[in-house]
Amino acid sequence: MENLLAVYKCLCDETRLRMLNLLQVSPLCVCHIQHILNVSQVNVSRHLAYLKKHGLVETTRFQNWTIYTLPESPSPELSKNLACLQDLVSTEPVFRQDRKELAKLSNAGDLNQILSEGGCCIPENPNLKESTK
Amino acid sequence: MENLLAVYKCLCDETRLRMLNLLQVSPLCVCHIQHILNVSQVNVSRHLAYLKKHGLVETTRFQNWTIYTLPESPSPELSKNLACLQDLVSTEPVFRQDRKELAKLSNAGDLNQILSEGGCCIPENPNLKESTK
DNA sequence: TATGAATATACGTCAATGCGTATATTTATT
DNA sequence: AATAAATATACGCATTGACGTATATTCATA
Repeated sequence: MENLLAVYKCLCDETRLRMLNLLQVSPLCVCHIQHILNVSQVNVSRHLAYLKKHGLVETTRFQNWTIYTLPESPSPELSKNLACLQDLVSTEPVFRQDRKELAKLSNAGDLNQILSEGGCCIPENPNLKESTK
Repeated sequence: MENLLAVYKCLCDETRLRMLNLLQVSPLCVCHIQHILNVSQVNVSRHLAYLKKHGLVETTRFQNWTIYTLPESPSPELSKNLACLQDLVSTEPVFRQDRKELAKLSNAGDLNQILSEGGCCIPENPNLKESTK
């Protein structure tokens, strides 16, 4: 029950929902999410920490970046609710819009590949300008 | 989005989850729920009011009793999450136990029928003693 | 109309949460 | 070692929510 409640507590904030919606598409670093959601760095970081604290996301470090992913082995409570959330993507314009924004970034090259090359794909990020030139 | 968030906010409290679990089986009056959940009358009433305020339950009056039901036309956000919750019943001992308790009450006669006869089926309730004798 | 049963609301308190501002931490590069 | 980028944490404040106690409301019946 505690785990189920923790999942719902994570899901009852718009920023966190939008984050999970994006992470269902791809692993992402903080700056990706910050760019797409257009939310302050502190808030992105704090909400991701909240999700991590309750087991809804996992992290790996890669150079300067912290890569957030959905858990490899999610609990039944989580996986069913993620599936439910996935079902609702089409009914929420915000979710669809965020995924479109993410797709734009992806169009500049596969995210994981970009990351593995040491550059973040956020346009405003100096790393991109360098790595793509 | 607001509606979806409201649903999740309703779902992130154990008492409310247990209430919805019961209402998925049958419409119930406050005293049924109070008896099964073993929670104070104020809390039951307050949580039901919270659920109603956010559109997760509806009420009808019958004599002295307020009958709570799931909405006749739930939103997609709600119906999908209720289905998700239904999927999780088997994984949560509390939910199963509560349904067992509800079944015990039902064994004394169909709830709706009892209600239509003007008696509440809660054993401690004087109305039952009168109506079953 | 007075009483009791069933339910709802008001008030006060405490904990949890969201967010802005500032600062700390970690890693890579010069 | 110093600096900058990427991310995380600390602090203060306002809001929300959970709950206990007390009280109000609604309805049926004596």
